[in-house]
Amino acid sequence: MNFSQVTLFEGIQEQDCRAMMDCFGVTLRSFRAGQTILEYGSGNSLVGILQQGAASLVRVDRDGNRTVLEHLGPNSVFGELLAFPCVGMDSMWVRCEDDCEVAMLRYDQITKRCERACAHHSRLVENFFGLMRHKAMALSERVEVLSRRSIREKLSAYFLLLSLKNRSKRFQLPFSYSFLADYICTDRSAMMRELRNMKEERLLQTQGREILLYPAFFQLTGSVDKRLE
Amino acid sequence: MNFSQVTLFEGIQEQDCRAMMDCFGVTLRSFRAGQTILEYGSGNSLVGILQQGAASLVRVDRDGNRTVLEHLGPNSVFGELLAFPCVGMDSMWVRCEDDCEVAMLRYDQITKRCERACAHHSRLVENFFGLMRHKAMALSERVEVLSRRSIREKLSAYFLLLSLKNRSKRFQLPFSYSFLADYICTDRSAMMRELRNMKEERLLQTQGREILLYPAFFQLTGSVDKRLE
DNA sequence: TATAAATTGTTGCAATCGCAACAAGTATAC
DNA sequence: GTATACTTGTTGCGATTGCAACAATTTATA
Repeated sequence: MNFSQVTLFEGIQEQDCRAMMDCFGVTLRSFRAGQTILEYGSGNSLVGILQQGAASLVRVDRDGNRTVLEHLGPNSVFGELLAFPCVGMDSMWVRCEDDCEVAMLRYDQITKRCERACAHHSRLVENFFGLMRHKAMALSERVEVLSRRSIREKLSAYFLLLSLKNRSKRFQLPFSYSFLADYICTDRSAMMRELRNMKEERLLQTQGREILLYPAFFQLTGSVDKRLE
Repeated sequence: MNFSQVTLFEGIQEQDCRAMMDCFGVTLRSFRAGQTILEYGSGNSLVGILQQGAASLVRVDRDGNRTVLEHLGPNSVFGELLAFPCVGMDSMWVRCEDDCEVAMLRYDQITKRCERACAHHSRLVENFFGLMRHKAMALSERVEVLSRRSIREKLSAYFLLLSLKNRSKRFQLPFSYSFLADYICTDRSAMMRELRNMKEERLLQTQGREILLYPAFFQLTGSVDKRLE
């Protein structure tokens, strides 16, 4: 949430960016919704930084179960070198949800000694460092949700998180309910059932993908709804 | 697994370390098994790097459920600024499992411009960068396990992972079975039951905390047991 | 606009899981 | 060396969850 929104070229003059992109071997690429940016498991050492759009790291196991391992937004970093190697018969890839703009570079380029001694070299490394902190927090958030023991607790943890990010009891789901089920790693029908129960218990209300949390929700989760509209 | 084992002062001469530690405000602290290194939720901006020993980031929710969010070994980085803020009535802290040696510094010290212009300043930032990559992979590994849908799948994913790290079908659990249950976020008795089932199906064998995976285990998970002793 | 694909919503039923409770064994602390 | 805490192992039972299957609706595509 209170990510100091660092971007890759933060604090670097427009005119220097071009030169630095050459130096680091950064390429900008565009992808359309549905396209695959990277396929993991091939030993690819490319690292991507999402500049625009949304994407997700998806795993499909040998039984065909789809799992959304990470949901990526602007300034998210991804790449095989930053993920646990996929094992067994699973396949993993980063797929665009919307049209995306991605900056890509080879991992080993990041900390290499710069022959041309760009003035802003170390600044870029520091920026990248900030992006890595962003990623650690995003993954930690992921663990926060997945470590909950029941569907209700997972939903609650995720909804609370979205409401904090939005500073509001009312917020929009960033994706479909089917997708949400794969994100919290449960069966969709079981999730829908639990969601219905929560509505019947007056914990929340939904209207399409807009969700409104009632005071009872905050009581139950032991969190505060002060400061939130 | 194939972490290029970067340490904080990697590539920096012994004699320079002292000066740099002053410059960055790094302090070395020792903790005994069972002691708490950091309590999260207080807005503490300290970052720790485990030099020796093992520790874990533990959450206890308002119902008293204990969850092991992260298991930390040498060169693991931790700190409130690298984790999702704990919400609601949960409490979180980093606790030593063994006697530990920890290097601690303030987060904002890491990328600050160095007035004294230490020769190795940028090298240290790069090293820290490597530690952050290590952390991203560790968290990703955590998601890999927790995203599995059943106890059996979680156990399998974790065991496979340990066997890969050990390059062997035979390996030692790094903690107790009670702890393991909190690590894979399930009920201990249910986990023990599933473990028994797996033994009866000749997927594996245990002797205390030593586990041996049978060929049938690798067949079932669709992974290879070549290369492994 | 017609057609296909994806999403939402629902249900019965069986499998899995969590909980409570207990007993035996092992390590640790005083 | 005895008490205490922790760990391992087990069970019955009820609650939760996953699965299969289906229908209705919305969204995307030709």
